[in-house]
Amino acid sequence: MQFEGQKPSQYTLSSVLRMCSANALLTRGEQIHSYAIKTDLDSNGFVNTGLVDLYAKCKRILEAEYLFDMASDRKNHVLWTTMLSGYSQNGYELRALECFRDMLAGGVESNQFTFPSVLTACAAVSARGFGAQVHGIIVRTGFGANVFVESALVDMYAKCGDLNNARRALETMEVDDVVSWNSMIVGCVRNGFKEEALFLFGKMHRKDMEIDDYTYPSVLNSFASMKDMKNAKSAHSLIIKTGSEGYQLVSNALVDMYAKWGELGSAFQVFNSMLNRDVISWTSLVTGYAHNGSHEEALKLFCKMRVAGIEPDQIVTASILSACAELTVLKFGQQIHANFIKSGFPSSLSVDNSLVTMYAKCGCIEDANRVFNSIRIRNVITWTALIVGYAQNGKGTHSLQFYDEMIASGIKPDFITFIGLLFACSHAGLVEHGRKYFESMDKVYGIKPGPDHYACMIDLLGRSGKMQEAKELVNQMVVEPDATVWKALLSACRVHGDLELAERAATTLFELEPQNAVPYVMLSNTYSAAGKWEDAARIRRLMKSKGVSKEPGRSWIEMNSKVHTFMSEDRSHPNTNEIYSKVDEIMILIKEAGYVPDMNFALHDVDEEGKELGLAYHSEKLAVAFGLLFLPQGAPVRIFKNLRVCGDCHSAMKFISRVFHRHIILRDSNCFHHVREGMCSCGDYW
DNA sequence: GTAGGGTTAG
Repeated sequence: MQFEGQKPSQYTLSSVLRMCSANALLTRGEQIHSYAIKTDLDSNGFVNTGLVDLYAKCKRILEAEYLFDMASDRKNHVLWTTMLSGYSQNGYELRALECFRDMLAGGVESNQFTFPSVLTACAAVSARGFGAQVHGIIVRTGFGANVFVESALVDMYAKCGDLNNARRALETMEVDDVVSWNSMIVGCVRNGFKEEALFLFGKMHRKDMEIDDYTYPSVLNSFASMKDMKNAKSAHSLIIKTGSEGYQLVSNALVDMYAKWGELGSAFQVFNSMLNRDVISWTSLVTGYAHNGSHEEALKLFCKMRVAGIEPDQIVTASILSACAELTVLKFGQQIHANFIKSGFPSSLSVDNSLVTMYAKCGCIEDANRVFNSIRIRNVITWTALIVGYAQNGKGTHSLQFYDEMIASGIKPDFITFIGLLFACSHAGLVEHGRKYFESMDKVYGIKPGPDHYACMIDLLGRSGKMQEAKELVNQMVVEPDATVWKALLSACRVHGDLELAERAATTLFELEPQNAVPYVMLSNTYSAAGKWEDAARIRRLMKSKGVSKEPGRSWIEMNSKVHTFMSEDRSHPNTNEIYSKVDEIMILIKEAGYVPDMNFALHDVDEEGKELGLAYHSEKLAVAFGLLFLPQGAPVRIFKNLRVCGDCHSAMKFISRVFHRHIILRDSNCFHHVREGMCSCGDYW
């Protein structure tokens, strides 16, 4: 920086610094700083304040703090305010509050610039009490009529969830200030009062107030969850009319809204029309797919995002990991994990929580545990992810231990924690524990059990043969039993052969989910197991006449990033001959070890030999043969199945694990089966 | 010389 010939004054320096601050020109500012030191102007109040502001605006809070601490004039309220704002704007909200406290203690006066900054800090950390005290000081010192101060008050109260005081602050304002109204709208949205948010938006419109580019994102956010299509579309046309579509945040919110509605076409239309697409624009689409159950599409889009050169942030990483968990694509999940570490983004609890879930859902419970242990500050979601993960992997007793640890660490369980916990009890057969936890839900934590909790309890009771109690529980339900509950009951009947109740549960399910083949198949299998072939056949015919078709059973196995899929008696794989020979070899060996084919799971319209062969070529058996043939010696065989594993295959897997000394991990539609040395983690109930 | 509001996940 050159000041040709003439020595600049303190005023010149501070105005140049101002320019640097406004544009975050750090290098330029640093040059001015050294120049100020050389000319002894750095201790001047104006220059010093300018430098503190410069470093704060360039996110160099340590430098700003150093200069602030070194300042000789400890009563300069502009300097204090600059420091306070610096803290507040850089995410050091608590330091900002301390700074304000120090100002008060040191007798430094506040002005109309100080209050908005300290209130913003209060809003960010939901410090309502502190904010209310500041409010009191504002009233006493007579700064209450400044529009910046007023809007900051509205925002503070709104963000702290005190909507009454926010409304009061807004109503006492003399002018209709768009910033204050926007704050009020955001406050309503964040506190779940979406209708009020939209009402306020309508009122702004009717009052012919200025509606700016800050207004739309929150309003669109409300529309996203309210699905008020008519008004949303008119807001969209208003956006187009006012040219606000060009603003990144507005367009992002539009993409998000359409994506949340499942209208991916409209979402893409807005997305494609955008000049710049940032990580949020992509995230909205990715989560749009994920919300609508298209996890594979979400993954594809995520890849496209990477190709487009967008670095994933914590939020999109967390959501793509959830998609990986849903799809149980371990390799992909691991890549995301690795790339995220490489990206240098600081980790976030959301990412870590998603990692715990992803690893657990992919059957890698040790990895889930490793991530869990690396998390220093855990929340209820972290613990719940681990509890559910262990339960899904057949380690229910561990889940219970983790629950105790969670309680001991002072974290309260929520609705979902109890689903995981009861699921754990049911899969570990811990009836007494289950009853105790179920009771404690409402009694201790005031959480009313929902259908999912009842379903777990019915599962638990049914599993341990307490059918009577299970039936009573259904009758006691305060909430209407849903399909999950009836499915739990039906599957208990299948194990215990309660034909009458099975028929009732299935019939209810036929009505609730007319296109679902599962209850038909389960009821038919229940009859078969009881030797009632005629009834079994009747149900199959009924299913056929209703046009309901069973999703064909498929098993797949991943090897070298390629997925090998098998159907029952499938001969399409290039290595078919080898695979079928291997199956035959397996059958001979496990029969020697005591395996007996369970004909209940065979087709009924073939002879005995045909039945046995049909069983032998079930998709999961083809997959395991493929795994034994082509996976490295000793490597665990990971098999996935779209439906529940059949009883015969389950039994065969146990024998195979013992005869071949292999860890077989079979993920079916219900849970993981870790099969080792003849034992399965599910305890033969699934 | 210093000040207020917005979109993405779980």
